[in-house]
Amino acid sequence: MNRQILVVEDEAPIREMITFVLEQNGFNAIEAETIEQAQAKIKEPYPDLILLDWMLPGGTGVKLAKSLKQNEYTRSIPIIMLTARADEDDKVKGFDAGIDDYVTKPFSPKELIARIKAVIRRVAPTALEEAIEFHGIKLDPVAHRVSINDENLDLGPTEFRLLHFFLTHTERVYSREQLLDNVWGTNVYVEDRTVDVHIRRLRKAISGQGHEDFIQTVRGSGYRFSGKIKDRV
Amino acid sequence: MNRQILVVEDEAPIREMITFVLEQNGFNAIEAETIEQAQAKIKEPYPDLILLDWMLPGGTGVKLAKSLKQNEYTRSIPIIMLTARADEDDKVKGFDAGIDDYVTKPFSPKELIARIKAVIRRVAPTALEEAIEFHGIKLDPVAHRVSINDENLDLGPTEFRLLHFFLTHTERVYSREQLLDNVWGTNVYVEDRTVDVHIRRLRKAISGQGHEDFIQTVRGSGYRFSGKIKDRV
DNA sequence: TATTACTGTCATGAAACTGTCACAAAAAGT
DNA sequence: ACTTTTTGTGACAGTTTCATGACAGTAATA
Repeated sequence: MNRQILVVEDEAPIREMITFVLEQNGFNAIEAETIEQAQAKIKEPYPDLILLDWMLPGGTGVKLAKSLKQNEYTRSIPIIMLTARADEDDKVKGFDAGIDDYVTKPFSPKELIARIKAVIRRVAPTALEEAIEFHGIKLDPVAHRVSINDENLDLGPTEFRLLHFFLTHTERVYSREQLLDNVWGTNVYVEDRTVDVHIRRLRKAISGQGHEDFIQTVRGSGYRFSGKIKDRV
Repeated sequence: MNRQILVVEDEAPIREMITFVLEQNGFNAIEAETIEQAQAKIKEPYPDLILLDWMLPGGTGVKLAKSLKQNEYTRSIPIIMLTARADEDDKVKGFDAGIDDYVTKPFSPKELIARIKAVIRRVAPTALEEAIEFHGIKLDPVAHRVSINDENLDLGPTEFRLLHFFLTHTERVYSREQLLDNVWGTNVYVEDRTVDVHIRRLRKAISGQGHEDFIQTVRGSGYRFSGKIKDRV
């Protein structure tokens, strides 16, 4: 699952260039021209990082940064500010808003990629590198290994990613589409119902002894991964 | 409640193909060949989304997009542009006019549908995500869970929406029609009395031990969700 | 190249959910 | 007390949604 990076930049050539560089380096770029567009595109598949231009029509990037940092769900998304001036004041303003790093235009692709990787490494080791444990289920992203009650089990790639996603997003219903976006990738065209099949495969794999079904079907809405006992009737 | 999609495309074969694909996927297609036709057909039942061809007789699609975005009532209708060229200039012009997304011809049906769904998902905000508590009733829209006095209970989709509506609109009488509008959706043809049945189902579900009947019947007017002891009339 | 693993899609049957009805019960009106 | 209007309820059939097994195409591996 490639990292999603949201590029907020109003000047088309620069935006295109950045997107190109990102995709050459294995990232997944989402483009936004304005603050409004950015806000719209942030939802659903939350990006792993945001590249935010300093000067934007309709308000400075700092504005957007601040509002993101105030939202529980977007607060943890790292932000790298793109600025044309290495102005000291701007930096201060940016850091107030919780900016994670700066890249001053013009910049080399190498520099950009290096900064991005540095920030991701710094910010998201927990999110993507660290082993997760949940009610006896252990998942180690590095070793790519899963166990339930210390009993190893092997999953196919998709089931692994699906479980990983669920383990990091428990107690919340996700529609089939949201799961597709998050587990399969944003612009993959796959049938909704395919999710069902993979849910089934995952269920089968983790349905060892008596323990509850962690994956709960919420009819008409999607699926939920939960440690709580299934709703009583 | 099918989505209405207006297809503005002058070439009949393409238009018909699109319509076909849309209807296969549960959308409701309205066809228009020219900008004038489109403008005429937009009124009344405002479409939920517009598929707009780039090259149209009598002006480019951007023209139409711009005029739509200037009208208070049509401004919020998302637009997906169909373009034969992945031309940079076109894209920029389109975004100026507030285009929500692009699909470059030729496109696969899957891609088209995926884009449409993505845009609709992005535009239609996912209600309030905040959990509600009212006299021991907890409803969590995110987890899609309901509990009374910490005891989980299972509701069907309609009962869930109905309860959600009531919890966000307590102490106030709603007619059956108002409930239909708010819970079922605006242009749904359903008998008034159907509300009664769902009220009954919801009552049954939340009628645990002794606690009052939260849903009160107001004879001749409708229903009220209230935490107060039922008024003697 | 042969074999194996993995994916996405489909067909099918089961289960859940919905909207309506018909009739009972309750309230309001005469 | 009797009639009329409105609401409560149980039943039911049609529809929608979901679980599941099968299958064929593709990618990975030996």
